[in-house]
Amino acid sequence: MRYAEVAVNCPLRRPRTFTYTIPPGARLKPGCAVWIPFGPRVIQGVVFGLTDQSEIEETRSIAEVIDPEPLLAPYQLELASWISENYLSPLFDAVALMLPPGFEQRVLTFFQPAPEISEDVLSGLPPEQRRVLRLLLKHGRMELRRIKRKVGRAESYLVQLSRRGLVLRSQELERPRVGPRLVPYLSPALSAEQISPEVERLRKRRAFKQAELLQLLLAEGRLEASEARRKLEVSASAVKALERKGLIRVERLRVHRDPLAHLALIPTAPLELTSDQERAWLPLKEAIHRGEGDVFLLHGVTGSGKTELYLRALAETISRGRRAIVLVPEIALTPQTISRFASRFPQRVAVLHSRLSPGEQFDEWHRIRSGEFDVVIGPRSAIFAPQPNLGLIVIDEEHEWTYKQQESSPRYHAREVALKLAELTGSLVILGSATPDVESYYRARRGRYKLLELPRRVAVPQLGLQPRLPKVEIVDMRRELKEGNRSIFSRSLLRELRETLEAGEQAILFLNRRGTATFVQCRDCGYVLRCPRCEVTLTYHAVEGELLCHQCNYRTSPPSVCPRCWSRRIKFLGLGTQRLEEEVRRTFPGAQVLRWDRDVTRGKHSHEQILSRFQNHEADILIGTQMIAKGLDIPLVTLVGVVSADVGLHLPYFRAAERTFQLLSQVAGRAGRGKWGGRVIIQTYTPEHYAVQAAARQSFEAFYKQESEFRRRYHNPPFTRLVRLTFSHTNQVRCRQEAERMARFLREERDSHGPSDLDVLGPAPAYIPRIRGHWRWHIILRGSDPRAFLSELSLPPEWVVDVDPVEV
DNA sequence: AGCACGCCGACT
DNA sequence: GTCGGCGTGCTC
Repeated sequence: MRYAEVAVNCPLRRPRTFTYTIPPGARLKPGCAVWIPFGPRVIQGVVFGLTDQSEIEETRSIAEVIDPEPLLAPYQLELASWISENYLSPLFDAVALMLPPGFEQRVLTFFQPAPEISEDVLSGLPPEQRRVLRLLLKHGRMELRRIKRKVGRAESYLVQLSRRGLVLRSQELERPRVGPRLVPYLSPALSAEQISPEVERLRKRRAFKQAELLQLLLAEGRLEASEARRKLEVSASAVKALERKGLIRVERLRVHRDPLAHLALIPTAPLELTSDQERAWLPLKEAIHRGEGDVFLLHGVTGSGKTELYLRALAETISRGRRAIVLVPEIALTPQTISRFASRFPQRVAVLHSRLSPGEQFDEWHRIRSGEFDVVIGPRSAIFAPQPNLGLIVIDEEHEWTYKQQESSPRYHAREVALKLAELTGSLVILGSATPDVESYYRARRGRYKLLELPRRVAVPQLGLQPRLPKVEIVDMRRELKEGNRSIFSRSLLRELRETLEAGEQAILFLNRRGTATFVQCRDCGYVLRCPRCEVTLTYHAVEGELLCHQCNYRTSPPSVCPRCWSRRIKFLGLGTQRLEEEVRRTFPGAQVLRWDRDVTRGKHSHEQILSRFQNHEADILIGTQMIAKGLDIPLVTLVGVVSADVGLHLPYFRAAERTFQLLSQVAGRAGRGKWGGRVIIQTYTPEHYAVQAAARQSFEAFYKQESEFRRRYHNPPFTRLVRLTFSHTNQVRCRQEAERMARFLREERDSHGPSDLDVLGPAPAYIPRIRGHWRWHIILRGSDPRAFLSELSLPPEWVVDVDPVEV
């Protein structure tokens, strides 16, 4: 083979490779990492394929093969291509997801002032160039990015300065951020018979420390240098002396940084299955034995024992010689969860976690690749763990939106990637949830997934009780208001809170704070203003004094009377956790209150700290946002109050009802996990809303029926697919103009040769129209395959493309 | 990311 | 006319 097709580490518009000549004698396979010349510099690339023919007349040669052993397996290359095409991202971005942590290295550019620059030369320069040069004279050699941080547009000035010969440029490779950790170990260099007399000889020469150390090593064989020195309190010079005399050997051995080291694991045995679990287990077991890539949707209410089925499936997969990946939401990656898996398969579980140190990530990656672990557990990105001989992928809480990467390219969904990965490796997939994604459930209904149901909670034998689902009460806040209660607590919630505190039990108050943005609601009939075209909630913008649709940019002025009941009590709503905390403290001065939201959980372990404080009953009431809805298991909690179900319900967004249903179901599931049973109170101005009703009855079926009907009627997923295009700019007017120009362009393209079923919605300001000084506008493409339409076009690089967005 | 190319306004 | 600003496009 003469040519290599290489994906290059450069932000390119289209997913594509470049053709390079293979240097004579180089050993190269697909999946190898290489250094390649690209334009004026040398960058990293990954070989995708080898060919004998080049479509390009003049090809350049690969500069260096980083490792003749492939870094990526063929199935990983295929997965990267798929991600790049499906999410319209550069090919290398997709490849980068699978590379070992810290592998990427960039070339850094440095500038330094030329020697002997006089004041005359400086004063003859344009002011900007003079500023840059003075900066360099002050600091000496500087990295380009650092210069750019101090002086905007520094690049062009530097080019001019370098043309005048006033600055010199040089390039250097970025230092690798991580590598294997090597630790010195000591061992005797000679046999025991040879060493024993040496110990005596050292004593005679009054080298007592050396003698002691030598004797210890003779007894222990090999010891970590730092441990030996700590034990005997010997200095480094004693070690050096022994090494010099040829009596001991110092080796630098590779050690693994183990993130599970601090967990005390007690091996556990499989639990006995309930009849429901048994029914779900049979088809799973059969599928694992068949070894084909089936996909199962495991729909089970909270506490129905889904995890036990995951553990069984893992054991069965391992017994057939294959390995597994388990995805859990980032927030659920607690010692509690990890122990659950790690203690069933002691020493066979690896954890990947963004909070691991780069070194730990590096070690885990390499150990995983060499097949040391049967199970890899981690958040979204763990789907890219280089697990050899993969046979099973479990995605717990599959409806969680954190499985979608939003911030950076590629904006992939781990569930969709998992399905593709399973297809490529012939793996089984289990998607588990108490409240499946509407899209997943739709697929299960259509037969694409096999549906397994666990409709009942599992008994907890230690408590000797059959657990019940909590009793849920919906409180109509309109009636509270009519009957003169203007507080944010209904009379029911107040009474229940008081009783809970008196009984020495704990309560959780839940408020989805994202609703500080204001929707408009009638306090008498609960009516919320919505866009007549999109059915999306209208948002009030104080600056313009207008109501606005964040999907299609429909605008209208706020009405003074309710369009449904003619009431004048139209209110702009918004209430945060901070305000709630104040209210609780005022109403219950004797109670200990803890707040748990993003503002108070900045630190590394603050999640666990707050949680353990609450678990230890250091507080009576926990106030929190959606964070508290997940994975919290506190037996003493007997009351859960949802302060306002409306906040999430009326986000300007077609998934608002789904999210609210999921959150309310999860929150309700928090109550009554102990033997005292539980109560849930949901306060709302729209008690008749199907999401609230279905959540109160813990009926996913009821919710799905209504929701899928709405989705069909308003042409939303899963009946269509969406692509979101976002543009941001510091100048509000230019941002809007560019968005309008793009929308015009897209409509023209659609009309001339695009599919007729494609809707171009917007442009409209994004829900949060301004972030860090940048205004944001977006356009939504909706149709059967908007991605295909867009892949034919070339957009300016400032436009951010999000295929199948989960949030708008 | 960098660099070339090409198109417009302030100068010799 | 030319120098130099930056918007656009390409890099095997």
